[in-house]
Parts: sequence; structure tokens; C-alpha cells
Amino acid sequence: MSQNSAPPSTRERIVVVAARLIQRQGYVGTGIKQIAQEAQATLGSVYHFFPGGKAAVAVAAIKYGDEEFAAVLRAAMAAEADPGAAVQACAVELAVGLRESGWTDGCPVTAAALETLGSDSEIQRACAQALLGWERIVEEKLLGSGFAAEDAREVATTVISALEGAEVTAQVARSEEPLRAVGRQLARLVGSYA
Amino acid sequence: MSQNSAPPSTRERIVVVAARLIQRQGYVGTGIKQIAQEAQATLGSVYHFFPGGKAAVAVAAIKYGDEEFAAVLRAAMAAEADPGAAVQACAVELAVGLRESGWTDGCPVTAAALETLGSDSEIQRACAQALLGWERIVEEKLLGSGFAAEDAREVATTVISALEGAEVTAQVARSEEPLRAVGRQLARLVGSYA
DNA sequence: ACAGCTCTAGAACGAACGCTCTACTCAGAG
DNA sequence: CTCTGAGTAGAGCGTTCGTTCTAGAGCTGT
Repeated sequence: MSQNSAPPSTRERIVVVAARLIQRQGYVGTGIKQIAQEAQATLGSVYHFFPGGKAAVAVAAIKYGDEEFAAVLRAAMAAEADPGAAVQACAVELAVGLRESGWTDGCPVTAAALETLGSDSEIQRACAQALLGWERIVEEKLLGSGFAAEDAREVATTVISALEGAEVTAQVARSEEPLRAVGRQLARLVGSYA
Repeated sequence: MSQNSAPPSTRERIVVVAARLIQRQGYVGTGIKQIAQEAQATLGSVYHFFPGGKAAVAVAAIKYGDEEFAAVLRAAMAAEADPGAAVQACAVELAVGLRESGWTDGCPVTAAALETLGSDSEIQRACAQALLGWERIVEEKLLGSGFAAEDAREVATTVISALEGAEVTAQVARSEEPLRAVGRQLARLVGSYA
């Protein structure tokens, strides 16, 4: 995720701003000019760094969002010994973050993924890889807690899907409750394998 | 959901086509002219029936999609006595439908909801109401199976959120497996309350 | 026959879209 | 010093967007 210190380069600013805008407004709803303006860059700079145009910017932005959430997920899994408690804590963390953003900053890939389903674009591939990577993180935590291989895979899929859906529900309802409720139920589900 | 026989009116054709297009391409990605063309209507007709413009068409389309899925959900809940089995059967049905549509026809409200989060529009309210209504259907099934009130509400939220997320995951992965896996896990979760 | 209404039909408008293009700045190599 | 290439800057391209507008077709009640 690049250096933390030092002022971010133009390219970095473009990617970060694009990631946030796509997360909030979707791929179609976000314009290249808006990205350039909010990133304090010019159109020329954007096309200089991303000759592939809007799609190339979006792919970079989604990969950035992917890694960003993966880090959150890894930290949450590592913070608690019990996998059920870890999942629940993660849901609560998402709920708090969502409220603090005014219910705007949801899953960084869902919106873009849904809009580009028809065209088997590189954007869609980046979204698929992000989801798969997140499932892997949960799966490994479960495997480390003694889960059978098949159970771990299936429960991991369920955890990521449920969190994703709960985030959408929470955004639409403008309430933390869906994420908190799903977190509790996921903890119960994970615990039922002990 | 109007009469099944008789050729559909122009207004009906517009709503049905709009619902399908928004489901596949999102709100921003779907144009008024495209809706008119695919519904075999003209721009004049669209604005005649929906003086509120694009947003009004979208609200009607989302309400249509809401009722459409609610009917599927109600039928699935009624088909099986055991609530866990009913939820799982519903997931399988969604998986099959998704594959048959070429992975394009997902949740009718998710895409539109995510795109209109910033502006507290009527579209967003329609999406929120749809999700809430679906939760109610599941909740009542659980209550009828002896669930405590609080458990029923929370599990219903989890079921709808998980199905929603699993549908997105299945669409992106172009596979029935996420929906089938989540269906099994949800059945397990529901069963754990017996 | 005629008025009155619903609905159809599509040309036209200004704004915004993604993208291309040329012109410019400026630090470092020779 | 000149030269070069990376990066900045934005005007302008053609297209499409949502919307408005006028004109007329088709039907009904009188």
C-alpha cells in the first residue's frame, strides 16, 4: 500500500480518490473529470498515468480498495482468538465505520461489480479476485481454529457474503443494526462448529 | 401485479423493462431512451406516464421488482414446513434463476440502492422498503415456527442480507456455489434454534 | 360533425460524458 | 548551453444524457 509518509504522488492521489468515488457512486456514476478535479490533478495527468482510460483507473482503484479492506479483515481476524468473536468484532467495526462516513462508504467493489456484469471486463475480474481473497483470509482463520477443510471454505463464503449483504442493508436503512445483528448470528453459526 | 392475460399496456411495458434494465445495469447506467426503445414505447409516452422523469420511472420499476421478489419469497416460505429447509430451497431457486439468466438478473434493488445513497431520494426509500418487506416475510415464517420475537427478527435480517450478498458473490464468480453454500449454512443457523 | 381527451411520435436543447490533442513547464543528462 | 522526456494543463472532439416541446393520431360523448 505504498509509503505512509511523504506526500502522495499524483498517481497515488488519483487512485485513492477514484477508489473512494467509485465506492460511493459506482463506476458509471463517477466521471474521469470528477476524479481529476478531486485528486487535484488534470485530465492530462490522468490519461498520462492510465492510458487505458477510465477502465484502467477503475481497475487500479478496485485493487486498492481490495487491499485496503483485506488489511482491515486480517487485523480483525488476528485480534481475537475465537473465530466467531473475530467475525462479530469485524461486523461491529464495519458498522461503526459506516455510520461515521454518513452511510456512504460501503463495500469498495460491490457497486462497480454490479454495474459491469454484462461486459466481462477486467473490472469484473478485479472484483471477483477481491471477494475470493477476502474469503481466503476468513477461511485460513477457520482452518487455524480446527475447522474441517470443507466446512472452513463454506463458512468463509457465508461470512463474506453475509457481511457484504449486511453492509448494503445497513447503508440503505441508515442503521448499524443489520451489521450488528448479522455479526451476532455469524458468531453463533461459527460457534456451532466447535 | 396486474392482470396476467391481455397484452400489457404501454405503461406496464415501460415499468417491466425498466425494472429489468435497472436490475442489470443500475440506475445511472440505464437511459430513458433505452427504456423507451426496449419497451417499444416513445419518449413522449414515457414522460406522459411518468411526469416525474427518470426518477419516477425508477421508483415504479423498483416497486415492481420488490413485489416480484416478494412473491417468490412468499412461495418459497410456504412450500416447506421447516423454515431452514425453506430458506435453503429459496437459495437454490435463486442460484438456478441466476445461472439461467447468464448471471445478469440479480437482486432488483441492490444496484439502484448503492448508486443513490448520497442523495436521500425516493429511490432509496423504495429500496429500503423492499428490503424491510422481504425481512418481514422471513420473520413471519420464523414466528410461525415457534421462534422468539427477537430471534425471529434478527435471523430474518441475517437471511435476507446473506442471500443478497451471496447473490452478488455468485454473479461476480459466475457460479451457483456461493448461493448453494450460503443456503446450507443458513439452514444450519435456522436449525440451531430448534 | 365536432370538441375534448388520452396517448403516440420524435425533433431539438443544453449539459455532461469519455477521450484526443496540442502546448507548456521543468529537472536532469550530455 | 541544448536536448529530452516526464508530467501538467485544458480546449475541444463527437456522442449521449435527461428533458422539453409541438404536432398529430385515435377514441368517446354529445
